[in-house]
Amino acid sequence: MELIDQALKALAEPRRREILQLVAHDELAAGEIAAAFEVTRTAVSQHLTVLKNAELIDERRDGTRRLYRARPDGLDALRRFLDDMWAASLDIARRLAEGDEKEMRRVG
Amino acid sequence: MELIDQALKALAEPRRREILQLVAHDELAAGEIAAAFEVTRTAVSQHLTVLKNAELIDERRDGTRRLYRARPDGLDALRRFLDDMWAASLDIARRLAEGDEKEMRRVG
DNA sequence: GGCTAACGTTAGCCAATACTGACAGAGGAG
DNA sequence: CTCCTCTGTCAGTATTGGCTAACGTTAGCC
Repeated sequence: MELIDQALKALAEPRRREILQLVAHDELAAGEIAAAFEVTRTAVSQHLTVLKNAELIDERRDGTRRLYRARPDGLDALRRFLDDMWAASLDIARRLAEGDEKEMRRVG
Repeated sequence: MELIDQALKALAEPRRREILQLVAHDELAAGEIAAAFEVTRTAVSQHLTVLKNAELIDERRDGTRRLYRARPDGLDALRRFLDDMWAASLDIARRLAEGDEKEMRRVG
């Protein structure tokens, strides 16, 4: 559950979502990623650290360069988390639509 | 995309996730929700406002009480957002596993 | 060794935000 | 109308977190 927390905090920042979308389509070096934005390389590097700690991206060394790409399994963990709440909320929506159980007991 | 941003920011807070999980299983009044935590009712009320603006919960009046429950369609929007990135990251993982295209072109 | 390129790290600044306490409004019981 | 309950709102405070600038580190080239 700790990873879910870090992953959601990571995705809560628009800049990090953009970064993640970049490396979800291509494996890119830190410099290439930084060039895509108007903020400092420092800021991008910090964002990459956050994403890495949340296990949403993978890092690979190539000389002095560091290549990043999105991690499918990290995203999948979030998918399942949302799926559970989605299913539960569908369930209660159905129960309320049919008339709430307690309401049924009280009336019927 | 604006709603995705608000929804992710809303879920980034642990307390709000707990609240959402509560109202994903049962429709509860503001007071009942607040009683489940050790923070002030004020704090919980503010969290509920954030969740409502993100369209993650629905509010229903019953006398002076306000009943809240999770919104399936709000969660579904997030599910689809994650699905897209997940699919893309799977795609690049497969490409890299088979040997990167550029690498193929350079070697082969 | 000396030099450059590509990155990460640290310190400090500032805006965003989660929290508390005090107050205000709406609805039901007497 | 009065009192009480349930709840949202406002002002102020403390913490979180994203940003920049300066510095340190590693790999490759001469």
